[in-house]
Amino acid sequence: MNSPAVLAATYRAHGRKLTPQRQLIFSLLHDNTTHPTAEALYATASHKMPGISLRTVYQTLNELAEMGELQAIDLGEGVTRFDPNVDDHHHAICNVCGAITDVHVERAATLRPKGVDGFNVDDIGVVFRGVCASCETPSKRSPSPQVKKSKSASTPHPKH
Amino acid sequence: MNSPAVLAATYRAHGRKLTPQRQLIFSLLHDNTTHPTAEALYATASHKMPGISLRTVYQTLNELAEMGELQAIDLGEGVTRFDPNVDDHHHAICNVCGAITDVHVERAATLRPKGVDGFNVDDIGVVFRGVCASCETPSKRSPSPQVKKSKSASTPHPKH
DNA sequence: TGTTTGTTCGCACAACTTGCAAATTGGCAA
DNA sequence: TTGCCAATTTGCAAGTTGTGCGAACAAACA
Repeated sequence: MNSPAVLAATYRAHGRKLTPQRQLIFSLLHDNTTHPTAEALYATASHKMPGISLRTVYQTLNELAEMGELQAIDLGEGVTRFDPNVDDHHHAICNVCGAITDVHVERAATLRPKGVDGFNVDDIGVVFRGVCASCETPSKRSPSPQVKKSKSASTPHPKH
Repeated sequence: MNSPAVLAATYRAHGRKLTPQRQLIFSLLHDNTTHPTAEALYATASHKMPGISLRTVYQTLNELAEMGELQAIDLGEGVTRFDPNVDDHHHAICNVCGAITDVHVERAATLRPKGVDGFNVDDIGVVFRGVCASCETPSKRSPSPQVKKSKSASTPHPKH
């Protein structure tokens, strides 16, 4: 995602106004690699700007996603997460602590679907599920529980 | 997924009862390659068995998924889809008609995430988004609209 | 046929997100 | 600096998907 300053210019270029709420959200997303949910950003934002509305957070995030400055990702947890990293990358998700990490995958772009004729591929997404290094070593395990009880997230290992 | 007859035996083996509702759902899933949602199955089931409850459809689908006879998949539309195909496979999704197709991906199992040390991979999922053959040829385009207005499904091209 | 235990069903409810309308404010022209 | 107007922000209601719960019901088996 671009820096807050660049986003400000981009917003103006799009005829959008630069409000303090938006600027705050820009700063919270900058260099953020936690793949936050709207609620998580709202919690942090509220701390710095009491009174800001969850509605505004959702709205701004959706705007950024529309403008291609942010990527909305859905990993099947029942919540949408936002990733400021819009470069070509994929994700690794820890089934224990729930941490989501941006990863690079060699030759991912060369993968092709077999079993469908004439399918024109626009985008390829790869998701790795497993156990991260921290959780592999119990003593270092992240204290924060995870994989909340939301809808479809009840199954740590969705696939067979 | 196993045949209705095998599922019946499996159910008994698990101490579960074989009800007409379950048998109907087994038959609706057998050889079903449409990746239906619970609502879609409920609609079809209601047609053949008026009065069946959506609650029962959800319950049976979850049971089957728990037993590994079915795979619950979430493609970021805001709804859970069910895939009777539990073999190792991936998915191709048409951004135009929304059709989801099971596909095979060579060497998918050999992919590894780079940028995260010590991550122990349990499962790898690959999703192709693009335009299917039918939609590539306008005249043959599927008449059914698609990509319903649910939550995050509003963006046909989620990634940049 | 009776009993037991698992099922079904409907409704309330939870989680996440969006629609709406009123009040507010940023950006720009004068 | 002032004023105006359209864009924004807010709070709340409502929509969507899926689950918890308890009462009524029925499959399985002696």
